[in-house]
Amino acid sequence: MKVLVADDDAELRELIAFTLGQAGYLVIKASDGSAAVRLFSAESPDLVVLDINMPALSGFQVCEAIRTRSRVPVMMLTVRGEEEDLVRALGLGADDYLTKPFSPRTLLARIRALLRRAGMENTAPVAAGRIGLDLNEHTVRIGEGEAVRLTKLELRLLQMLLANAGHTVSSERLLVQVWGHRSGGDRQLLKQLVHRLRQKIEADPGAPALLRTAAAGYKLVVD
Amino acid sequence: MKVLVADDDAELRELIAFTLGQAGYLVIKASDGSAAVRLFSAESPDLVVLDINMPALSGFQVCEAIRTRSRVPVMMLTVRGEEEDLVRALGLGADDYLTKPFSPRTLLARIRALLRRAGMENTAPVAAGRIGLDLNEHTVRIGEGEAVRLTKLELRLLQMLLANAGHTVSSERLLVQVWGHRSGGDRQLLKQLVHRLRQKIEADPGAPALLRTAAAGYKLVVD
DNA sequence: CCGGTTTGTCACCGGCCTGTTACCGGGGCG
DNA sequence: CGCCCCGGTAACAGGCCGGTGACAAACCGG
Repeated sequence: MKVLVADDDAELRELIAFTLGQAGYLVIKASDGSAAVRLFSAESPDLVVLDINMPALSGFQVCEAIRTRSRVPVMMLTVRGEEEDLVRALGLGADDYLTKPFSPRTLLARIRALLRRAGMENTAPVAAGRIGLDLNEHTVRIGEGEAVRLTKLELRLLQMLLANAGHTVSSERLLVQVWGHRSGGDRQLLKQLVHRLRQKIEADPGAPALLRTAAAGYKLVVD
Repeated sequence: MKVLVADDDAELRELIAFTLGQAGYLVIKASDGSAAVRLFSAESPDLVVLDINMPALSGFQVCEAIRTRSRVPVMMLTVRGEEEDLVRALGLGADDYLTKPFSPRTLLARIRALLRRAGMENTAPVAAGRIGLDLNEHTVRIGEGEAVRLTKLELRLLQMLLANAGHTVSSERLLVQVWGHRSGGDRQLLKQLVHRLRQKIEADPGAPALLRTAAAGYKLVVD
């Protein structure tokens, strides 16, 4: 589940990004309006959070641009007491708004409500630390890097490790959860799959930093 | 959003279909009661418009049949002054009615109200990026190019992809939404349909730019 | 009922996934 | 020291899946 966050206030932007990342969303950040429009095209996020006051293009203009080609949920951020802004934003097709200041908890609740309303709530967000999984697209993104395509099995494996991020998962369990295998003996499969996955996600596959070998299994290291 | 329209009067049926198509609904037409029941099973529409006087099975009978297995909104069409019909229709579980003659505007307003009441009011977009769908003419226009004629299935496929523009739609979902198929196995159909659609909408069908193959499905690229 | 269009089915190809075998190297242990 | 177990790596083969063309069946409008 991808969310585009556009705000020129770095502090607020990072706070929002942190909150959403924590909740498992994949966050794309933009610090001005034109970047927001560009990233919207490039990333096709599932939801957009727009500050109204931004350089290059205002939140209004960005919203307008987005609405010419997509019905993706848009949440606007306004400052208290600017009633006209609200009216204008909703008139342009924004779906919800928040007046600053707001609590992260409120933001999260509103965003979940929007996604639910848009019928996108099916795909649970899966992410931890610098690793973001997109189950729909079968891709991972490590930090700010490019999204990498994964095969079905690689995705399953990573999903299992991610669900237990930071903790060792035994080979036994991985075999069962990825292949549905009953008995052991198929350790080779797991070896191969881990190897192939490392080739894709590790900066140096020879010295794994993320997908570490642990006693009787593997673990995903997140910071 | 699928609507099943059942009326033996071809003229009225087409008028309704045109009106709804214009408004962005996907219309399924039936010219008699038994066809209506069959199509209801096959298509699982989100709303049904039923004329009372029809050959094979009357609107009453169709409504009754539908109500044995679904709570989908049903709108009945009656002739003025047949009070008993109204009572009987509503007793059978119809949600609303219109007396002929009625204006297209009225029909649309009532249908929207019904869908809203049922909590289904997501209207599928008919355009995104450079792609514009005309549901009435069964055509697409790519950018500034010529409008291309599409068949019923091609149109539905494109509509589904367009409703999720920029996101991968799994083969499973496409099969269900385009054919109403229950289970897999019919991947071949989808392959063919995609192939045929690409021949029509892609500049170079050998190297698809719009209708891309993605992991476990397809996606429409709009930028 | 007829002719053209649309849709479903079959066969084949080529590329990528996946499972399999083989080999290497290190650490524990007798 | 030699053996063995274990994980990592490479190479390869079979199979699955998507793309494509051809053809048959079903459908549709007149």
